[in-house]
Amino acid sequence: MPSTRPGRDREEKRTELVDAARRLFVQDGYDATSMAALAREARVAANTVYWYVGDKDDVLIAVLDALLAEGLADYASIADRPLREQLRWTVERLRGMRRLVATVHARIGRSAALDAWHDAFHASTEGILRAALEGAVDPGAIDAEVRIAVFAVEGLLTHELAEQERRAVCDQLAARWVAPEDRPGRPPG
Amino acid sequence: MPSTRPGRDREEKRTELVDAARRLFVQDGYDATSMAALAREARVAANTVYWYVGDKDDVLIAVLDALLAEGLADYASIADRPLREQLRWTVERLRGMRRLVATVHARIGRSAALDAWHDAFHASTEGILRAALEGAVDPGAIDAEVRIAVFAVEGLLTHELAEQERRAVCDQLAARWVAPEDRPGRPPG
DNA sequence: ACCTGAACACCGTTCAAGT
DNA sequence: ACCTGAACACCGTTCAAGT
Repeated sequence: MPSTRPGRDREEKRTELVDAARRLFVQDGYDATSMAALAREARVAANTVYWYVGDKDDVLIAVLDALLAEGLADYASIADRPLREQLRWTVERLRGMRRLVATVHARIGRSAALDAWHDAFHASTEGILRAALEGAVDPGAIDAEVRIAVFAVEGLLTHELAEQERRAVCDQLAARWVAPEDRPGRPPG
Repeated sequence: MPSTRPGRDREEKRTELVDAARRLFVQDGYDATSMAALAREARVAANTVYWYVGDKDDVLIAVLDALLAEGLADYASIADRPLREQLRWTVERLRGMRRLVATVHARIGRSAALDAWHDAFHASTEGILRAALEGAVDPGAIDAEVRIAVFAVEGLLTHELAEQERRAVCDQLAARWVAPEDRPGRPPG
């Protein structure tokens, strides 16, 4: 007897589609991945994707959800490390999906569903960062400080910098997050 | 007798095309502007654009060049104002072309010509900012500081924030650019 | 319910043909 | 040299038709 509750197979098939899309989106980018290529990767007819997921923006959102869930789960393992290291880790961790960062921003205003995802993403990640920064920066400046950090991370993803330069940006950002009395003194000379 | 030197008319026509493209790109965005729509705006056949400009990425680059030249010219008029005001001015000034910022980042790696433009843009604008920051920040941190500022400006353009929030980010950024002895004391309480 | 072949309305670009 | 109509190879999406 089938132990699968109704909808189980459908869910599985949908996951396969999204996994295929994730592979191609991360590898080749959203624009460079046609629905035909996605269907080929998943071994279905081109229009079958629409039966399981919806249009191309819905596929993108499903992929982003999967990447975000995985990223947040991974983040838990380093959430107790110093802020400077957390920042470095986040940038390197997100580098694999840097094309998608630019894609999301380019598609804002063209897909209401993606707009909503983007808003929720920022609310979620900025909430985490804000909590982490509490006590480390002036309370009145915390919102602006959070935004600067998020924008810097996004910038590090959408621009090709050397690893050393990425680290320098992270360190410079984090330099103002320690309490003044803990700051290293200026090097003499 | 024609006082136009050879190539003059061609240049004019090309400028008309680029002006039409600029109008549509700024208004509707790059992706939403088809070559057919651009040709219609300029009152030529769809394929005539290729005779004067090149492919769609070349049109984009021509538009970006025009916008950048105008922006730099406008900047000269406020270049002597305090850094905090320069930053605010830059963000508000660039807001009109915010869709194009995301477009450039999304198309990086897909057009070699656009890659080159993007590199030159950053070299130019970061050079200006670096010169302005000289003496206002620790010399060893100036590169990272410049990048943080540029990324923050780009972030303010690709995200919908209220004007008050945009100002808060600019002010928070600029807060570390004044020499420590000039910084306002913490508000009492 | 699930999947598809065929079609639709586009898209950027090319090219032979005109002037 | 300049401009075009027509075509090309795509694209995302829809839909009637199958099982």
